[in-house]
Amino acid sequence: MLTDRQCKVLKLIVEKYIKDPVPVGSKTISKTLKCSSATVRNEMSALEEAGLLEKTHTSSGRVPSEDGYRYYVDHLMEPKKMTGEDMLKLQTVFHNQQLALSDVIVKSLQVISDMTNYTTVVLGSTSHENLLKQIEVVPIDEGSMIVIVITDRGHVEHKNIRLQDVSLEEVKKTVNLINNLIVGTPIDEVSAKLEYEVKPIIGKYVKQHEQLYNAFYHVFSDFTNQEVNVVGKNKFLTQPEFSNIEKIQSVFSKLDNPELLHKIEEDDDNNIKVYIGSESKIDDDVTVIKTRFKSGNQEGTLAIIGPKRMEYDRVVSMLEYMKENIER
Amino acid sequence: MLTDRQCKVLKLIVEKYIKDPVPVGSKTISKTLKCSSATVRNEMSALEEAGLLEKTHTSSGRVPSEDGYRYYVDHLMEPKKMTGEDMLKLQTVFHNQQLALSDVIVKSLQVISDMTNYTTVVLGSTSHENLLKQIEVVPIDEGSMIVIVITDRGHVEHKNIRLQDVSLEEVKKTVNLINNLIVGTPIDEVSAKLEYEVKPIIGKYVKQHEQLYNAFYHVFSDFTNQEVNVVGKNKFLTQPEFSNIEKIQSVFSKLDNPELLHKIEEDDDNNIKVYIGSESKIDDDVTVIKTRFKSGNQEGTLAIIGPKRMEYDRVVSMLEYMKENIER
DNA sequence: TATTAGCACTTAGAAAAAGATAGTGCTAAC
DNA sequence: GTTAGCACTATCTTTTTCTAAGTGCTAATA
Repeated sequence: MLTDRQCKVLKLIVEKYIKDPVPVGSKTISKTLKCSSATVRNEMSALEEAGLLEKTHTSSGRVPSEDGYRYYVDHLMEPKKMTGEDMLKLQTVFHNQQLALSDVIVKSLQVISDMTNYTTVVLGSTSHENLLKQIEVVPIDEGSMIVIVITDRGHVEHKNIRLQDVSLEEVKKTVNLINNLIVGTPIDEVSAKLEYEVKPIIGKYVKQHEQLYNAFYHVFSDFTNQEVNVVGKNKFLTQPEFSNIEKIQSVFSKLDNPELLHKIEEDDDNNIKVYIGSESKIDDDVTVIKTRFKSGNQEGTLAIIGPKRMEYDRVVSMLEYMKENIER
Repeated sequence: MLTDRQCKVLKLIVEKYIKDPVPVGSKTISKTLKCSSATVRNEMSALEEAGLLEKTHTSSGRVPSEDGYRYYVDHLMEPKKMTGEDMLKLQTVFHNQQLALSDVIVKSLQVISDMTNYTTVVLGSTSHENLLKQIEVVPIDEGSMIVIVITDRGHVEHKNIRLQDVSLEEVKKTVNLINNLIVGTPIDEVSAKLEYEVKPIIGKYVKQHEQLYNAFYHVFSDFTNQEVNVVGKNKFLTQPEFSNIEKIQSVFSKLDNPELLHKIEEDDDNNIKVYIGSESKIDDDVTVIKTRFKSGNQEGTLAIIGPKRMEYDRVVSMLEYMKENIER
């Protein structure tokens, strides 16, 4: 258990380091705290002993360790009220009556990314949670048409398909069949259902059923598993701890990987959660702060991704604010 | 006018430098050419005089200047036959009968980006060239619906809109009106036509016409001006001349700007064109190689973007190959 | 007259040396 | 328990030294 003063020292070091990423020395802290640098040094080495601080070399100042950030977030951080300016910028987005929820979310995350210089992410619902609502087919020219798939949650995807010597009528038959038989099925189960329920029927009634079946099968099996929207990826380029190319390469490849981002959602917690460094699964220098949201039939996850040295208090209150606003 | 030997020297220097980005010295060249390093030095200083070579410092080897690359591309470069391996990889994409043309293009550009380590771009036709073919509306829940816009070239876009207290019937009336009155209009003129041709009519026959008009107006005015698809942006991170963060930041911000990329298309040339360094409008260290393609009602531009020190011969033949394959 | 050998000279870059700075840990006094 | 004082340490910056790769010029050569 930490003493009162140790908490203060840790808090000061974390906050100082977040402002300016250079190791913090005892002298700096002693100025704020009413005691000498020697005392602070003693406390610091106790905190290091406890694994909450680290040195970059024997005679350097201290830097928060992963556990140090953890302790800060769990016990020391005070929620920071949003500034009027920040609030105002978000309000104008939220109060735009024209915009649908999904657009509001993306727009406001853009605003947040610009305000904070961190990357933001929205994860929509998975193809398991989306039920097929309707499909539409629009012929474009000889032998090519567009299939549009709409889910009950308003997710829309379309795919251009090529069919040879298949009459529009045959296509319409198939579309009707699908719209009658498998509407309401979770998207990720549609392919299977197509095979077992639709294939036998179109096999009987529809010419060129082989081609048609294959085309629709691909439409559904290519359907995105999870809507992912990453906003402000380039913000990482402005963060000093990501100033080398290999690091950026590694982080970008992770951010481009929807499956990996999807893992952020894995825990089913509805509150705001903070994943620091290695906990983030993205990079040891990265922190992910996320929350789930639910509004009507829309649900998903919001996340803000930045350096481990993130303005935790500010980001947490922004996410809280976002969540509240979305949920009503 | 360059002598025969000067051409050889320039060609060797450019090709050497493309392989390995270090200034080329006279000794290296003299090994290939049947003459002494002193002779090569004389030729080199003539080429420098002509503005085709540059030195990084007084006693360094030579590096091609922008004009040097230009001369190489225009006069010295020999078309390089694609390797069997490269060709095979692209063939498998092109011979996939299932895929629609637009998918084939994106897939093959992905392949090219991976083979070459350069970034690739497809620019589709502009909203001016796309004619409205059809709109569809799908209600999602109370007060929110999805509008799907389809153009004659098979471009599809959708937008979630919010309407308060508007019955589905009124919406359908409007949709029918639009589908009857302004189908066939270039997308970028639809907004105007909505105002002059549809607004007066729905004003009379449709309740809540104000809201409906606004919603549809936004759907069309938000329609993307130009389909842009950038593949393999991260490849820039692997190029040695882009190893510093500011450079990457600048290039990425350009690649994220559809209007700027659109400028690649500005000249109306159907052949393969090479824009070197400052000509590229993106960055002085960047080269853009592009060509237009046309196939049925689909047309657009393909581009490969990489460092100025690009494998010109290889890229040009790949683009030629792509263009040919797309056009039949 | 074009080519080449030879040599003095230049510069970047690597390696080594010297200082300067900001911090620590420990001891002994308060 | 706190603090002043001091020896010690590592990094960073600057300076110096050395080396390697290249040039340009001159004079000899074919």
